[in-house]
Amino acid sequence: MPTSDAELADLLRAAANSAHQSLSRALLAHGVTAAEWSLLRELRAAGAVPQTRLAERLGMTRGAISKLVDRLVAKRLLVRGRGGGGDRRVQIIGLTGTGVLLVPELERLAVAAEAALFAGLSPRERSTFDGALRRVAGRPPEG
Amino acid sequence: MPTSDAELADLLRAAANSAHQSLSRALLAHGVTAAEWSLLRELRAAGAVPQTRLAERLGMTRGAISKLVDRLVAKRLLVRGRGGGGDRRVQIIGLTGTGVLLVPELERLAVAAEAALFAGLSPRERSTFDGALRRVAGRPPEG
DNA sequence: CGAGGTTGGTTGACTAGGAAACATGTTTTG
DNA sequence: CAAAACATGTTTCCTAGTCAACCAACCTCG
Repeated sequence: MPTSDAELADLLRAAANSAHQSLSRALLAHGVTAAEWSLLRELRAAGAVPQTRLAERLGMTRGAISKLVDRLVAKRLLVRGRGGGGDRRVQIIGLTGTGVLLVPELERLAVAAEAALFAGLSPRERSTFDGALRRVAGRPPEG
Repeated sequence: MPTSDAELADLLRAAANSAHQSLSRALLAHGVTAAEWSLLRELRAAGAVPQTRLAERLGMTRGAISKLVDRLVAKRLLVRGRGGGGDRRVQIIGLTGTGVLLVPELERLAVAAEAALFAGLSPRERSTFDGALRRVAGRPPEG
């Protein structure tokens, strides 16, 4: 029995940590944190989105997103604006010009960092790994 | 391509989060957090250990361990004591009577919680998953 | 021996995030 | 339509980490 059940949570944390650090290092030169990058990526993939949607997608609370957006606005990568939907509660956020320019560069760095991280895994392992993560994370395989 | 490389770090975080929450809920009734449980388990597995060793094993800084130990001492589950090795810097920490009684109960809860979490995976998947996690975490397969 | 580096642990300043209360706007319903 | 329920986002307080400076004890080797 190489690993007892009781250790897997720790192992998961360690792996997540490792990935996080690797990503952070890669993004450091551009002054963007891993969490900020996650939000930027999600934003680009989804276009204009209310913050509540981002909170769900990123697995954070609305409060955390609010602060994260604050930071990105302070860094001039995001702007808040009125939602086009007429609902005046929603704060649609969008990339600034700088943001639009920066995201692809960050994408490049992030992909490289993570490819390196997962390089030791065969495609088959990768697939199993991915599926297992999704199940544990309680996320639908697609969506 | 179901998942781009760039999303795996987030997925890992989500999975770790999910495991953490599940574990936290299970331990809640005993007033012990997931981090505290990790330390207690490590401690029981290893006997008397200097805190630096624990920090390495748990992937935290010494500072974090110091505070974690503070909390467990405050909860009367741990005591600090002089190391038997004659090195008067090391603070060997040990379980109190209460701690010794509590740990097996926590073990039971933790194992149950994590078994539930990983229930959807076949033994084969589990094995691959475990191996992949170790690699990503940068931990030796046996250690 | 003793000066300088090293290791174990603690502390303080700081940070990111969660929980919950809140303000504001929207929807539902009586 | 008014009131109650609900949703969005912000803010406050709290927790649990990191980082870096620090103290104390140990070790090395001139």
